[in-house]
Amino acid sequence: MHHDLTGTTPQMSRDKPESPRVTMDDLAKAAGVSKMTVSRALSGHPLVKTSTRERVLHLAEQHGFRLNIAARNLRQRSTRTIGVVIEMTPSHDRSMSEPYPLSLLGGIMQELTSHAYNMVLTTLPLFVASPPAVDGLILLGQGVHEDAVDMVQRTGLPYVIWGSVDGNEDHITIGSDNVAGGRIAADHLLGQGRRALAFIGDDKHLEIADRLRGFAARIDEAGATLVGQASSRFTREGGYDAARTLLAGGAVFDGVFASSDAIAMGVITCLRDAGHTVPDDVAVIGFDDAPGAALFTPSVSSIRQDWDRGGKLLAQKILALTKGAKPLSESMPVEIKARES
Amino acid sequence: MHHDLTGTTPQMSRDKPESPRVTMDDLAKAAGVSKMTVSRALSGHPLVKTSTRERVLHLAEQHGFRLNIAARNLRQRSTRTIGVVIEMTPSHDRSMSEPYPLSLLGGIMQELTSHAYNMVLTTLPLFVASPPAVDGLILLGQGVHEDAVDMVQRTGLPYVIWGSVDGNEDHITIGSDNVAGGRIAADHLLGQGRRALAFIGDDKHLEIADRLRGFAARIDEAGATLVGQASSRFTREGGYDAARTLLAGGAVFDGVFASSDAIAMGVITCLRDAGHTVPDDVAVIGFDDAPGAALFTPSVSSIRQDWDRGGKLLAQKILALTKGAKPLSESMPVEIKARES
DNA sequence: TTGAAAGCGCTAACAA
DNA sequence: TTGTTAGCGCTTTCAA
Repeated sequence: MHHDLTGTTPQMSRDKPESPRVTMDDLAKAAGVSKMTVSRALSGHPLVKTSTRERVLHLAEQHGFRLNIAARNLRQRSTRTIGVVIEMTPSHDRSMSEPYPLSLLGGIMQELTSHAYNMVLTTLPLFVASPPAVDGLILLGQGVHEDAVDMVQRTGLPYVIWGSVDGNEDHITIGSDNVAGGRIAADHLLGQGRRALAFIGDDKHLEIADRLRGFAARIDEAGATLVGQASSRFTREGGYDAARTLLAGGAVFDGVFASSDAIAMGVITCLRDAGHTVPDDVAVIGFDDAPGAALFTPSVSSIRQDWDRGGKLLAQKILALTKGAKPLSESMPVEIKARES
Repeated sequence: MHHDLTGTTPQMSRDKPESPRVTMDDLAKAAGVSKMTVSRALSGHPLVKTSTRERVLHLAEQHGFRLNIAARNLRQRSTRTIGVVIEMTPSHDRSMSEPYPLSLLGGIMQELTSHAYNMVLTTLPLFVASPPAVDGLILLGQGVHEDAVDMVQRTGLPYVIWGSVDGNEDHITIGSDNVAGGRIAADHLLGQGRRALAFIGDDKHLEIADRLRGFAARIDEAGATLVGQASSRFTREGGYDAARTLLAGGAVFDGVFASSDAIAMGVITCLRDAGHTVPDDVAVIGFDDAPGAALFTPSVSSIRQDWDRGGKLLAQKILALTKGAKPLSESMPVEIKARES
């Protein structure tokens, strides 16, 4: 008995088979077996007779069968997909200045991939307006608006956050030890004999606030002074403006901790424009060890985060969560990259 | 009549509601309406009486209902999700040297987001081993292996490619006009009086081959000479090694076209190490206008691609395809960023 | 303005 | 080794 599979699809042009939409039922009829056997054969189930499997596989190939993933997702109650919610579209040609760069996504991807999970990238507004089918979420950044966390929380999906790791175990957070990063930055400047220090960065971000906290604490311990502080966007322009504001306010400092490398470059440029030399008059240290930090003149000292590992941890924790485990928050050490600035 | 929704879910701890799994059926019973009315109310269907809608919405909120996207995807035969297949995991701290940087993904995301589509990132092996539910695919890079295209083609899904745009309309391709880029690079060097030129890059990549083609053609027209050529990975180290190979082979040149900025930096470093000055002895031009190009010393001249627009075009075309339209391939102009090198 | 029936395409569970 | 039954949770279609 012969079944004309193509005949079941009414609207198709002959040159370009519009949508063959061959289902397992079709294959089953063609092979003279049940739908179930087809399913087993295609998924490599060991109990299928080899000859049967081969016949089914051949027919599937021949008819261009492709599994309907959406159907399987529904039936299995699992999508093998994790959503990554980013705060901003990762655009602009200044990937350098992005707080959550490719490396973090890279780490996440590697780990998800090795567990045969997919990753869907989304923004918070899109996630709310048109949610993708996922088993769990990774939230990149609590940002200034902690309502991002709220929004995600109310979806009822398991989630983990990249950000500031406090003791609060309401949610699972992975992040660099920003407080330690701040202390290390202070140590670096103090070690060069700097005593009047300034901080530049937006401490409405929890992570930045942590850096400032560690920085200020260490300065205090050492008996030096935090003489100034200015908020800044994560860009060179932001750093430039912030430094100018500080100088205009009459602040006198010989060391600056900028909360990103892009900001640090802006600060350095501004200092020079104002007639100061870097690092002789003022030493500057940034954060992130961005690709450009080593290329800038002078090369920019920085605090390096292990983004790759961070991404992997995020992925591991969310996968554990979806499997019912109870992973813990984790904070990762940072390290200094001392350079000319 | 009262329905205890939570009672339908046997295994749940009281402190942390494990999986409420409230369905529309549950809401329907609780609201004393049909499943269908619940569906309509939740999706904002205009024919639902306001009071009914409000009651349903309230109950949904109260019971923490969340739509099962997988079920909807199956029923609607659409996932509102586009897959982006990248060739490599976007890792390493040298995002600078990545051929397909964040900006391209950024452009894609912006466009997809504004059409309420999601984007799932995947690699070719993962896509084959564990395909996500998508309506279409964007392939980033034909790469060296054109079998990537084959693999994708046989899934039967609509797809578009970022890469070298030839006349071939077998598949829809978006890409920069790499041939023109090569010509512009040649012009730039020739304009500085350089006559003995070299090319560094892996012309097994179709896009790189295009750049070389344009470069060589223009040189030829001008009566100058392409005196050497070496393959290279897309990294600084690759560029360094390639330049050394070229020098070791006895090639004498006063201008180099490197197929990426990272390569160009490696080349410059190598030339210096060999006692040549840049740009006096040898002028160098790169490709991509990577973030680091302007920061390097000397700053690196480069050919800029409009990745943001490229991403948007890719997204537009794939969306058009999934809607049954027949969009065309498109090649985008590039522009020169002349700097010190 | 609402509802009943049907089924999207697949696989878990059980039976043979 | 294979098949049968019964849905997964939603929306389309048609009827009221």
